[in-house]
Parts: sequence; C-alpha cells; structure tokens
Amino acid sequence: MQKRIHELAGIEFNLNSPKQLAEVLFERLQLTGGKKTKSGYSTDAETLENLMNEHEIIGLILEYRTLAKLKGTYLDGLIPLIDPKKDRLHSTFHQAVTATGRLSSSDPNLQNIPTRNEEGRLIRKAFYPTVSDWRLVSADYSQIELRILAHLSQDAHFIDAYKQKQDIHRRTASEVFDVPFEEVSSSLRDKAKAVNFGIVYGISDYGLATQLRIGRKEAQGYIDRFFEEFPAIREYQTKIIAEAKESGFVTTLFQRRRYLPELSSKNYNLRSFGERAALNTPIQGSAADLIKIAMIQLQQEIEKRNLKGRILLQVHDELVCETPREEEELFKVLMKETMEQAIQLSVPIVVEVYSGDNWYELQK
DNA sequence: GCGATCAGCGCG
DNA sequence: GATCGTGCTGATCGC
Repeated sequence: MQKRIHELAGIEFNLNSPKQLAEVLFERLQLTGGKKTKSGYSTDAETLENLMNEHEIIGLILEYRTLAKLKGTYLDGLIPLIDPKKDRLHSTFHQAVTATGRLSSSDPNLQNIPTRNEEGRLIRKAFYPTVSDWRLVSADYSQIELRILAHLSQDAHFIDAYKQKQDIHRRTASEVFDVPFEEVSSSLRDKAKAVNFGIVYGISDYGLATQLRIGRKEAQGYIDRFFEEFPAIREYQTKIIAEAKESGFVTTLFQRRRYLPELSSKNYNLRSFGERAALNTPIQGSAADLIKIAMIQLQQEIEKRNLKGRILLQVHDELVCETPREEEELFKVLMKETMEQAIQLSVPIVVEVYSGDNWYELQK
C-alpha cells in the first residue's frame, strides 16, 4: 500500500509524517488545501475526506492511516506489555487525573480499545478470561448522560420521553423538526442525535454545522428549535453558568467540584471554553459518580456471596467482569440490578448486559 | 541521546 | 474561534 501511494505521488516520502504528506498533497499534487495547523496545512481525516474526489491517492492514505494506527497502538503496542509469566495484560487505573471525576487508564490504556470499525473491533478477540471456559460479562449504561441531563434540568418533555421508554433521538427529531414521532426518518434521527450530543457539550451553531455538514444558519435553527421544545434545558444551562460565574465552580450530583477560573477570563475563547466545561462537567461527572457507586456495591455483592467472578475493567459507562460459566447468569442479573439501582434519578436508569467467550463476541 | 511538543486518532 | 473528557504513536523540535 505504501509503495502504491509513493507511485501515485511520484516520490518516496515518510507517509507517517503529516508535514511531508502535506508537502506532497498541497504542493507537489496541487490539491486544495483547507484547514491549517500551527505549522501548516492539516492532513487530518476530515480534511482528507473532503479531497476524496480530487485524487485517488486520498483513499489509500486514509486506509493506510487506519491500519497504521491499529498495528502501532494495538498490535505492536500491546504485545510487549503482556506479562509473560501470567500471559496477562494489566492496565493501571487512575482515580485522580481527570477534571470531571472519571477514571483514566494507562500503560496500556484499556479504555480505548477499538469498537467503532469492524477491522479494529477484531482486536477485542485478544481479550478473554483468565481461566479456560470462563465467560466475559459486560454491562453498560444506556444514554446515561442524556438521562442525567433530564434529571438535572427537570425538563418535562425529556423526562416524559424516558418514562415512556421512547427513543430519545427520535423524540428530539419529532419535536425539533415538527414531524410525527412515528414518521421520523433515519436521517432526521441522525441530525437530532448530533443535536442531543451537542447540547451536552455546549455546542455552537458553527460546531453543529461542521458536524452535520450543513450551513451555520440552518444549524442555529435546529438549536433554537431544540430550546423552544425543551425550555427547561435552556433555563438549566443558563442557571448553571450564572452560578458557576458567581461561585467559581460547578458540582456533580454527589458534590464533586470543578473550579473553572476560565469563566472570568477576558479572553473570549478561554471564557467560552469555561462555559462549555460548566455545562458538561455536571453531566459527565455525575455519570462518573454513578458508576463508581455501582462498582463499590457490585464488589460488596461479589464478596458477600463469595463469588469467583470479578470485575476486570471500567470504561466510563461500562463494566467488564470475568466469571465461571456457572456464575454467568447471576452476574448478568447482579450487574444490571446494581448498576440500575445505584442511585435514583427522575428518569429510569437502563443497563444492557452482554456475555461471551471474549470481548469481541459479547451478545445479549 | 532524551524529554517535550505537535499532529493525528483510538475510546466514552 | 468554534462540542466535553481522556492516552498513545511517530515525527519533530530543542537542549
């Protein structure tokens, strides 16, 4: 693949160097340069995708990047970290690193093992239980951040949607685009999903426009419609920012604080960043509080019942355990119940459970 | 030679 | 200028 790319470029160069790649694409091949970095033209995936029709080299570069990432980080990168005595890989979880209260994981990071693309997802086959014939059981919170937003804002429509077990993205699409719930197309649902996620992060019209590849005016229209239909969310967000500016910090459901000195900056960008963090932290941080409480309770249940199975990993909204086959069904029930009942919100908390022989095969 | 930084990209 | 929170790799910078 590398050879073919060099042939198409008409020159040999280091394909891993964004600087050299930019020179080849934007000077030698005269492709249309777009976004800039500190030092020159960007060659990131988004930029390259916009050049797909300009040159056949682009698709190959994107494919090379995907494979180089997988090989470098997840094959060559993980193998030396396997403890040869135990044939086992151990990560370190950090409890006091992030600003929101999440855990982080390093050496290696096991919270970013691929899942979004099939090629990468195959890496998960390498993660399987310590004992042959044991099973992996995983449980993840369904849309926990949007449920926490419903709880914090007390928005009647959001709470109603979750109480009725409605598909929230479809509900948002129905409200924002003013179409009957049953008639929402998948493309409208995708747009609404981007709006819902954007709201959690404090998105701008520009950010949403970029994400959806639409105009800024149109994006602003969606945001306006969202807040018209879910007025309590706007009121909640306005109040959070005002309180944060007054006190200097925001809090999570269990009173974890994040100080945000950026909120009083004279620099617009820094101040805006502070405002977005003020909106996101109570949500992301409360979800972190929740799963930590659930982890403590689950561990207590495991010890109380003298179970052989054990917790292996936490991935922000997901727990992964390994269990003897005889404990598989019990773990599924315990994990679901413990995680769903760890705290009470104004909306139901829903946990999906899966099991399988390895981290790739997990099924309901 | 080595640590820091940059660009890019993996995850929730 | 432009959506939050992370960690790792390879290239490059700078001492």
